[in-house]
Amino acid sequence: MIEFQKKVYNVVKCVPRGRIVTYGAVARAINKPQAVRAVGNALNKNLFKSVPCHRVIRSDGRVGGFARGTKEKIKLLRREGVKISGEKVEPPSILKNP
DNA sequence: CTAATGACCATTA
DNA sequence: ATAATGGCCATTA
Repeated sequence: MIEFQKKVYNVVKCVPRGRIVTYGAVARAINKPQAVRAVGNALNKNLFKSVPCHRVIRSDGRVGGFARGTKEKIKLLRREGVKISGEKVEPPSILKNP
């Protein structure tokens, strides 16, 4: 396990149910605001059930990618009460500063 | 070692 | 509103 992944997972692990954060927010939280893509790469390889990587979305409001498919990601979010229209999530759900 | 890749982002047209 | 562009960084080939 790489140090970078550890930091990313530790942050995402703390995102509660029904709450969502952006990739950029995670990047800032680990004090590497530029490493946005790298965060996505790290989450792509995540296996742990303890880290809810489906609650991480893009800054433009779209849900973004998911290892098991975007459709599945949307399902999981809906299951938590997050409203999604098409590929976008409703603004009130988005929190850029967790 | 270098080069390519990607669950991104902000800017520009 | 959409599309293209350049940049960023960790990982992988």
